[in-house]
Amino acid sequence: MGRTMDEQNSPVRVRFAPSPTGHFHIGGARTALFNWLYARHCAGTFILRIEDTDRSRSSDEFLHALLDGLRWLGLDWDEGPDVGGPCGPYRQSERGAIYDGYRHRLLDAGHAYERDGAVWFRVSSEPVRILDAVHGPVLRREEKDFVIVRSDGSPSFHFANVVDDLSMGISHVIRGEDHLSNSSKHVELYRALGAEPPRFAHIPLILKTSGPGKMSKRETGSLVDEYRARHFLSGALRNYLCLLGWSPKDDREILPLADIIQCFDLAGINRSNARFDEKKLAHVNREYLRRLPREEFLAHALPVLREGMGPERIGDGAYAASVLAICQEKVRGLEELPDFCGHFFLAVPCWEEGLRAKVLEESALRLEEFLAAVEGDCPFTPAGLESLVVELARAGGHGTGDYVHPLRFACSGQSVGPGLYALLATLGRERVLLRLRRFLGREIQDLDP
RNA sequence: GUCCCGUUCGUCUAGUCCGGUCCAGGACACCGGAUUUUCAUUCCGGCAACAGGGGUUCGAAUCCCCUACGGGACGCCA
Repeated sequence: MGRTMDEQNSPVRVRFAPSPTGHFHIGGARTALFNWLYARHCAGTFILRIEDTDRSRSSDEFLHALLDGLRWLGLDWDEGPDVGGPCGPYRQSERGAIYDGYRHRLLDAGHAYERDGAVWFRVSSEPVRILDAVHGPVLRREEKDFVIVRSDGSPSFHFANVVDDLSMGISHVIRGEDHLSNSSKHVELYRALGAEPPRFAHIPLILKTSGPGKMSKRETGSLVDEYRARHFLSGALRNYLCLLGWSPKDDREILPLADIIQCFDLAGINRSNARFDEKKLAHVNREYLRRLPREEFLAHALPVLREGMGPERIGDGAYAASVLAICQEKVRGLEELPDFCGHFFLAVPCWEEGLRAKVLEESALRLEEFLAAVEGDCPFTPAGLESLVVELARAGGHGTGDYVHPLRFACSGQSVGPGLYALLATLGRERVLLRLRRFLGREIQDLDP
């Protein structure tokens, strides 16, 4: 794929540099993803650096959640706080000596001065040129000096960020567009340190689904963990996130990670902000679910069902496996599984009384017919049940739908679900007999559902 | 307020760099129809966009300018 000279000549080193001051959110995940994709595309290095200079707001709990979220999304890092690497330490809170050194360099060279106990950087007031792979060259003039070391001795974001990028040999800074305006500060810092700034790539922001502004960390739907808790497939979320601000430029949307890595590049990133659309995410997730090999689907679905219904109801899994098998192509998401097929695991479904009365009034005779046939020696297979229904309908001068709908409701308590014949066959003759009899008021029982 | 970035269907986008093949393509959502075997499946169809105005040109979604709107940055937060 079209690599630039730049990419061929110098090793690509990119980093994701989050602050562990809150939960891992979608915007951060997308930034991490784009960095990771670019590193993998170029066979470069993906570095994880923790920007925890604000000790009071940073916490280990957030840090672990962050690492966990990255792993869940399949974004592995080559250098970082836990795995180490040649440019460590990878937590800013442990890099104090490095910042001290750079601070002295700036002070000695007259690029910085002390005031009110803090160290300030002297800006040049000349417009600086920011080389951005997404936006092209951007000219911006920095007007005010800014703090690089606070009066308590800790480095400011701009300073620590630049020092680290420089000392870690970062070749490309891929980050949210909210940093574009900051980049002039960073370029000036690089120059004052006698270094060439890296290539920048400011990626568009993710806006809220509706209303003004970017997606904030606090609103619902903005945290990676929410989707994880709702049993979205991580591959689906990752794929969807790729589509926010980037596309493969053909009409593909659902595509294997390997293909995305192959065609991902910075020049293909969009310039305008994108709104997060949970409906589209749900669609991508469903496509992933449908394409899962049966065994993998079961591995994901069974725990969700157990969690929703209680493990004791689900049993050893053989019956559950047969139930889930007929749900895979129809269920919209794993989180809906308990509602979608939970009734399979109850003695009898819960019938909504109003609907039950209506169905009884309209279709009791046909249900009785069907029940009588099943009490006979009807073969209890999808095909056998289907021909039974078709025959009954033809004999009675009805449409098959006149049997299908009441049967579905009587046997499942729902008006939607897997195909009726597969549903009946999976329930099995005994359960179907019991459900039909109970529905028709034939047996008064005190079954414990 | 100052500066920076952006603007194609409701949403995500293709097309823009190298103007004609675009009365603008795909997807989600929505609406409708079909499968005379059924729903939240499948298939088919429909709705719907180049922000506005100038310019350059034989020709502009594509190039230039202005306006409007949206977003972001202006912290001893990151």
